[in-house]
Amino acid sequence: MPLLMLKDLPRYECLLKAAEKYPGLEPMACHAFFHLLRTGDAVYAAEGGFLATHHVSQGRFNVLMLLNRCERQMSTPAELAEEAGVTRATMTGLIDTLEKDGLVGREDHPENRRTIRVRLTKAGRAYLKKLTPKYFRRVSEMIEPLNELERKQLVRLLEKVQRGLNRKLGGSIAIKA
Amino acid sequence: MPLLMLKDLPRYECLLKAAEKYPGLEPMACHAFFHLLRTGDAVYAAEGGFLATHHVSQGRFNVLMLLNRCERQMSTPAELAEEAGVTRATMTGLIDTLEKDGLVGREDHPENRRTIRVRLTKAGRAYLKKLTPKYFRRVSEMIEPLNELERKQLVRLLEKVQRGLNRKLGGSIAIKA
DNA sequence: CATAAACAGTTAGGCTCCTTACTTTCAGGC
DNA sequence: GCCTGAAAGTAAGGAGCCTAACTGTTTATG
Repeated sequence: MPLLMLKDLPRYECLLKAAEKYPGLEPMACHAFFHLLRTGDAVYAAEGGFLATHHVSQGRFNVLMLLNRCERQMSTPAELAEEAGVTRATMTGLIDTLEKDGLVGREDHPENRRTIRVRLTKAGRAYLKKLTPKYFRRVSEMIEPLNELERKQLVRLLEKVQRGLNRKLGGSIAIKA
Repeated sequence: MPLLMLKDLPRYECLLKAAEKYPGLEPMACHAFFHLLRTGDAVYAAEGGFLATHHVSQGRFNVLMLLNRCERQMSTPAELAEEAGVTRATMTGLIDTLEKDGLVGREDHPENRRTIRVRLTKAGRAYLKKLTPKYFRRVSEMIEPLNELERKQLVRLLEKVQRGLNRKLGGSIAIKA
């Protein structure tokens, strides 16, 4: 679960001091940025650690969840890549491993010979059936320190940041200096 | 900037529905969890994208910042690894690249022949001097959608989650199923 | 002191993701 | 119909992190 992060975040007083030197530096904004990065990473690492004890990576778990939803249990690699937010090439690798582990299978597509269909195997369904409840329980636990109101607040604040980022990215094509 | 993520988060109504099936699933907790993961990733990716336009990775940039702080401009790999939160092996690689780019230099340690000292070169200092103001401005921009109060709220909520995770990890040695 | 333990940096190899480029198959315009 | 372009899956190779094992140096201990 990489994301190289500082072990100890810069203290707020240091940011105040740094702000004198760098005109564009908003101390509280940077403070919030570092916290967001670190906590996001911590939560991500905790999820990854949990899944690792069940011998699956985040990427592969997401594929399984996508296949499991709504009783479709069948999908093309391109669809899965799009939905999971990875490239098709990456999806090939994820499916390779899942297939090797016997959790999904590849089959020919009856109408389009360019593509294939990926389907959960019986073992894949059983695996998910066992893991999913634990997974949701574990995820819920991570947010347990916040009460219902705080959870809503957090979502609201994160959505605001997210919208800002999307606007910025949308506006300037790429991330330009 | 990986972290495989769902392109579209599960909608809250779906979580409500899923909660009927999985007793441990707290809908709003999962909702918040997914938002935290996604926004953390978005912010991380934005930072990485910005740094990439300046031909440096997050990891290497962190090393430079650590070396630059407080006029010490000198450190051992082990210290840097500890402070940056990566393994010594990873730090070796980061320093290798930075050295190849001429931004840092390795020198013998006068008192301990096991270790070495890493120091910013003139070019490294110049590079940082040019990049740092932009970096802080960019980071500040990302949090711009939030006003001062909201930033403080966000930090408070994230700290609460973080403390919960630390407690859990501290209590149970590893992340057990 | 001599020897075992601890410690620093590095090397080798693995994992997950990426980009780029290739091959096959399909679809639309002439 | 043919041929160009688009789309799908894959292969090859890279980046960034990891763990485990190796090498040399220092420290502690019996």
